[in-house]
Amino acid sequence: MSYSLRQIRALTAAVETGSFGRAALRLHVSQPALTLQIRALEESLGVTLFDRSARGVRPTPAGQALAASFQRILDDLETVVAGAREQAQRRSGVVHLAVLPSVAANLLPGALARLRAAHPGIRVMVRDAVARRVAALVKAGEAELGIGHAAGPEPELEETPLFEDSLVAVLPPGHPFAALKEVGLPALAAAPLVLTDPESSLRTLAEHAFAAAGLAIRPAYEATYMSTAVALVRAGLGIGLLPATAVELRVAPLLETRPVPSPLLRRRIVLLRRRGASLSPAAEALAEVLEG
Amino acid sequence: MSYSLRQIRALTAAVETGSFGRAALRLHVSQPALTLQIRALEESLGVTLFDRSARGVRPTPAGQALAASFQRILDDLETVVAGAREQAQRRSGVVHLAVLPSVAANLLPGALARLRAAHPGIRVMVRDAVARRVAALVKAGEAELGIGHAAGPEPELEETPLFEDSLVAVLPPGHPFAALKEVGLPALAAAPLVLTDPESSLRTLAEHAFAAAGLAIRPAYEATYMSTAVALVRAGLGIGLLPATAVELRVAPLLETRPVPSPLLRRRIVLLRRRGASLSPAAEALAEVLEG
DNA sequence: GTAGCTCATGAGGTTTTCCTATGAGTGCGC
DNA sequence: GCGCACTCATAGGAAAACCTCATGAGCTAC
Repeated sequence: MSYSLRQIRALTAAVETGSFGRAALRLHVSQPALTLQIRALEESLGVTLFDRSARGVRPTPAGQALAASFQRILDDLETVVAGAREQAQRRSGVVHLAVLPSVAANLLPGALARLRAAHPGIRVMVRDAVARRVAALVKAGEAELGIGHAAGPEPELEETPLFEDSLVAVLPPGHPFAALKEVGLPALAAAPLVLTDPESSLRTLAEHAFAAAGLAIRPAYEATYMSTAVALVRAGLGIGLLPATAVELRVAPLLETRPVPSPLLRRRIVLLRRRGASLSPAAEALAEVLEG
Repeated sequence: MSYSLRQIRALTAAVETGSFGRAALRLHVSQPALTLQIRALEESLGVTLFDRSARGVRPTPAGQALAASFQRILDDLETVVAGAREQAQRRSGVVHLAVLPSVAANLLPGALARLRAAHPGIRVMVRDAVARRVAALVKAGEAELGIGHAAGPEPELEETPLFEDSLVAVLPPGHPFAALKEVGLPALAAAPLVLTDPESSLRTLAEHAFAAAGLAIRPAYEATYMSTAVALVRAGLGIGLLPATAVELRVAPLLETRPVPSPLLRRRIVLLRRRGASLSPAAEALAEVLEG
């Protein structure tokens, strides 16, 4: 025979109120029900918890001590449960998010601001990583959500499209191409280009697009950091081939961008989550903000 | 709707075993029962605790975290309950005992040794005090048990007789009264007496006995400590009127004792407890040893 | 002495809980 | 490619736990 939370609550209430009747009132049960709970607990523990007399009950030392111990445990329990319910209501919680550096710098801040506005209690732990690593982090469960590239069908990952990022031609001030509505690949191939470094996925994307068009790429400059690349273009050293969403472009005056008509220069940025793994309420909230 | 210990145990077992079926096995319930417990807990908390698939379940981060918190609480609870049960079985526990100094020095050590032999885990906090204070301590609940004098009918205290302590005549070596079987009050009144100090209850007892016999008491010496009194008698300075149970008499060679035929020189030593207050199991054990 | 308080008791009914049997989805081995 | 084995989910009926209402019994106080 075992004890239950009801019995434990009955004990603490009875010790606190000093009366079975008042304890029953507090717990919204009838007095006989409470009497039975206490008796069951006494039998289960093999301990007399109260001395009964016709003019009331008085806790035994054991009852007093147990009530104090139980009260502490009940408080602990209440705290844990309240925390869980709070998280369920999106009033608190933590999401671990793995995200591409470019997105972290551009799209993410606004999204986090919207999340904070809607759910001020939710904290987001952001980890920026290259596309491959974003996927790995989500697969390993180290990140609940990831923002990365569409990488084709992965059995373990589920992708939700967020937006498309395309490489655009970035023209130095006064460049003749500014007269065009768009800049074709052949024209770009013939011009000196400012590209990102050969290790980056942006560069790989560019290489593939040119190769598919039967063109060779002619990098005049390679920069690791976006801000360097932008500065080089601005100095007139070449045409940049850079992601349209890069914040560095938006804040750089005098630079004009033109689309490049190639489907291969587009990247679908997607939200990644583990397939079959439900999200925590906090992650759910973040996903909604990102997808909405 | 609220949560229960069963549900909490179901969660921790399921997270630990990684399977509803194995958890059910461990908790000795059927698998559907466990499934329902988990679901009820999820509904109560508003949190998804497991991701279900046809090939098994996997705890969500929330489930994992809650299971860990709950496990700690369950361990706490288990410890408290185990402690209570241990005390109920007299395998541990504490008794606060108030006791007359004379009894503490004489009867008590043997009793505590017997208690230790029977119940090694029980600790006894001994507090020696004069009779009036013994009664007060028990009344106030500061001592669960008391060893004191029979003090007539007290509404709050219950008395169980332990033994009788009578004042006996303690004769110096070679005293002529050694030829007698007993020493009457008149003979004592005529002799120089070694008594305890006027504040002590022993002295009061002696005064009353003499007064009732129409005799005046003639203290030659008054000693506060029993050992002093014994030493005075041994030095031949008078006849002692001391409690028969005093250990100092038993270990003093050459001293002989003779009963004094007066019912007023007897004291009933009783075990005191609060009326209507049940004893802790540890106190129960001590009472048994004392009364047995 | 009676009214008012306490907790205990007993009967009856309701709610909860559980178990057995079965279903349904997935992975594995033949 | 097809069952077989394993997982958890579902459903219906039975058992157990629980609660409430009504009442009893012991004590206190007026």
